[in-house]
Amino acid sequence: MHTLTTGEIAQHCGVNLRTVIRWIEKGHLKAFKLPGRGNNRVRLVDFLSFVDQHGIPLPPALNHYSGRVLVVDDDAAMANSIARTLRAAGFETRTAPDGFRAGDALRSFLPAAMTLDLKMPGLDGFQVLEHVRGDPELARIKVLVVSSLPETRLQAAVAAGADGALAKPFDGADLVARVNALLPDRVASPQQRPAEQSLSREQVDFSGVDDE
Amino acid sequence: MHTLTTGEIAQHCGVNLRTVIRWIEKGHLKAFKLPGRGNNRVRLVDFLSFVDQHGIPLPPALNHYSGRVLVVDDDAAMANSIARTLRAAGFETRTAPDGFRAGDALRSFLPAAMTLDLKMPGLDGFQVLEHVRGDPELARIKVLVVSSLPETRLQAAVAAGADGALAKPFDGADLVARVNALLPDRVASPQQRPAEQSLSREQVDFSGVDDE
DNA sequence: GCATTAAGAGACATTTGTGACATACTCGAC
DNA sequence: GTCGAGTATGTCACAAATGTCTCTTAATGC
Repeated sequence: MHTLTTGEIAQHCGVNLRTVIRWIEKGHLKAFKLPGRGNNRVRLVDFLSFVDQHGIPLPPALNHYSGRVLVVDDDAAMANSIARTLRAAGFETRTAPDGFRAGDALRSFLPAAMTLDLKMPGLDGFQVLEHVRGDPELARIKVLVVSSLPETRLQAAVAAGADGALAKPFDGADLVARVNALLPDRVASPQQRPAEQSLSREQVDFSGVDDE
Repeated sequence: MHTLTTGEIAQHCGVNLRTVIRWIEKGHLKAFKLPGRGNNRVRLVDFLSFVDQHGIPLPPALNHYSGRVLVVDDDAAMANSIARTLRAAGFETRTAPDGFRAGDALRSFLPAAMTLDLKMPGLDGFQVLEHVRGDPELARIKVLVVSSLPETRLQAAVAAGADGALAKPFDGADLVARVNALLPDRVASPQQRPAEQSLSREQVDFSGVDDE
């Protein structure tokens, strides 16, 4: 789903549906109209930039479009390496060196995906998987297990709910490819989009949004 | 995502709406603006932080947030014991057996206080303290360290930001007294307080559950 | 097709932001 | 203690934004 209805936006922003329609009428929120009665549809890009522009907190239900990736690894060097690779590919990242900060970041950073080291001191990756999959608000987060454990454990992780598994050591391009595969609907917001590769891919039309 | 309007906050705090707007303008209260004329909306977390920071008693409508306690302990028996004792004293509890679920619960359960075992596998209580104290959205949460570590470590925890420390093993009444002391503004609603008067009828035998 | 749901529109009520001004409080200086 | 400056808060009026209600109709599901 790349578009939102007015009702969904109303719910996300905690306002009345009537208000959303008025925002669209006044040009605050870019939308297009369907044939028929002219029902409004808002593109995700437009809504995300709208949300960003007005400082409205990102609705948790839309986190999976955000392009945010949480890197969970107790090895700081490894975590930084993964994060750097993903950032270079246009993802917004945060690293969590332990379970506590991983759990915290899942709620505060609202990532669309996370890379998960299965073997961390005091943190069983399988318990994390179970917990994430069991919580409706977290279940949509894509989990890519990144571990040096044997292949059987990786497969077990996938069976336990992981969306993919990558054996360490891995190639940076592989990592990016896997994460990209997990986030096909990703919509990068303007400031998190790296200039080098996205500008050419997507022509942004600012002609109608200069009313400030 | 639960948000509050300026009017609701004005009512809760017993001040004029104009004043709430000025608080927001001056940065005392964090808020975001709707696109129309810039009507303000305040996230629940931010309001809870604000209320705590200024010692404003929590409005009755949000009262249950003031009696929520997160119990962080890897020992399930101990966690359940603490939770049972606190529930009997009228608190609403949730237990987190590891750091991951503790971090998650801090954001999703929105507790007013937490009991923290300093010594958990893979989780350093001092790092938790540092993280909680360093995050404006979590700083309001009172932390009661509950540990069997020597007194010097408990004192170190208090120095590191804990609001109190309780040595294991402890008496149930002590625990309740300490948590109550951390949450002085809590106003227990009748049904959430099986307090002294109805104590005899409820299942009262939490006298021996402090050391399972 | 038909029933149900969701969305747009109009009319109206309510809430909210703003400016101007009055009042109350805090805190030094005297 | 009194005074006064400075600040915070309350009050009022008005315009604008938002919410509520109802009706209608398209969209959706069976």
